[in-house]
Amino acid sequence: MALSTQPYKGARDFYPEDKRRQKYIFAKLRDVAERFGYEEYDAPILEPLDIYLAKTGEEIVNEQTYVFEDRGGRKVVIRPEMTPTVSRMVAGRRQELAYPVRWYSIPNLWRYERPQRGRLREHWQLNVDIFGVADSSAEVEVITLVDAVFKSYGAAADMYDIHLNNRQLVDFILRDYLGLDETEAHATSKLIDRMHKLERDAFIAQADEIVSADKREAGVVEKLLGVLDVKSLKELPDAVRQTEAAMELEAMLEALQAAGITNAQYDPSLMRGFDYYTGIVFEVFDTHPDNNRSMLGGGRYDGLVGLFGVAPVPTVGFGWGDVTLANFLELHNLLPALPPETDVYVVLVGEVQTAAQKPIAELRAAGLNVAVDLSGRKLGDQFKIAEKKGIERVLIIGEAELSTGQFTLKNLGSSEEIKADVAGVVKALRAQQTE
RNA sequence: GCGGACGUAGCUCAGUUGGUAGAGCGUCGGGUUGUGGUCUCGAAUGUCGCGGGUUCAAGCCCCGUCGUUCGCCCCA
Repeated sequence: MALSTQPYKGARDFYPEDKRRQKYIFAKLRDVAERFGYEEYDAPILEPLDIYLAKTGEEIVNEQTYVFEDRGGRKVVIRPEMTPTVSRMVAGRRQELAYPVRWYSIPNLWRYERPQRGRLREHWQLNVDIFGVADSSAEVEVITLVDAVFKSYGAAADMYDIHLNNRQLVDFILRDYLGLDETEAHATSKLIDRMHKLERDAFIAQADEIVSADKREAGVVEKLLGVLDVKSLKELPDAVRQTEAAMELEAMLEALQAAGITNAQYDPSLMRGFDYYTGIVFEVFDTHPDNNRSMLGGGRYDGLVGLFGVAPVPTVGFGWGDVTLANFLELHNLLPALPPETDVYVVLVGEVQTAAQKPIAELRAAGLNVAVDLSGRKLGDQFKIAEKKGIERVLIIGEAELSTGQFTLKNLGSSEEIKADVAGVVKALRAQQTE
């Protein structure tokens, strides 16, 4: 059987045009993160299995993680997320760091699961974390950063919705307001997480099954629905609304409003899967009907650094996958045409390869990206190659040009031609570069 | 891990009640000698995902397998 040319299941090949798009997307992420004072870090793609077992949610290690044994018998994981890694790194320098620590990375991550739209086995993820800030100014900053990223792509506020919730508020509602025990609360939180996927009746039926008979008869499920159905914090019952957790959310929404972010809202059904979140959680949804899913999510996790045996550090962070981000940009027509990095394609006329090296070297020394046709084919064919490669500028070098020092530079888009010496060509190309 | 749909030229797809394949785009070549894209003339292209079965005969029917895709589970 012939060898397949397809990449590994759930992973992508990046041909130059794909890589160009990724570079464009990542460049914006880096620019904005750095504009907020975040510094880039990186770490190995392999981690010891232990650091994933230490935190809650072990099933992903068993079922959805690439795990193998190295030749020394060590259990190794191909990292499925960056949070344990960055927590490990912060813990390693716990004492010497200057807080607040603002770090970001765009790691390559792997998870073993059935690929589907927006979720592949291999992906990249912008990870932004701020360590050492205990109050919600950290959350506000991080969400403002997310919003700035969207704006840097040219996205409008109605293209995405920012949803907020507070784990402590959820806990209060389940335990204190509704009076559920540990088991009921846990099961109910998992159910709430799936709320929007279920029919109303199915949701109620499952909630009925979770809570004990006496609580059900006392109307606990109706009470739960009453809380989940609110459109804003103001509609919550006073007992819930006056908790510290609810007021923290309210203050955050005001702070975001003040920062010019109008598409943030309280979402009582927002849970997020992991148990390590300790406070505010947030997700951002694409409002386009074809990509109506969570694009990124994060929140406060104050306990993870402490798992490495040092004093805990309050932390807020989020992860933003490149696959849903690319889907978002595509659906909203936010991706510009991206030509190759090459500024000019040099076509040679006659036996001038050797003599042409001098002006070519001068162009490169001036910082321009110059590709040279080496085919020796007819001029028209060389032009076709430039056209096909998507390089818009062609420079003709032949005997005449070399003897006069005047070169012909053609713009394939406008069909305009100019004649100039090397300095003039550099000038013209630079002008077009910055268009 | 579970369920549905799909898998025909590089790409998008068409292939009638089973009779060993087609279009558009793209690709390649020509329309004379230092100018691409438009136009025009011409050409090539496929073990119809792979393996097996039914049949005189399978792209078409059946089974398996791999892959793609939508959903479930789960969500980093």
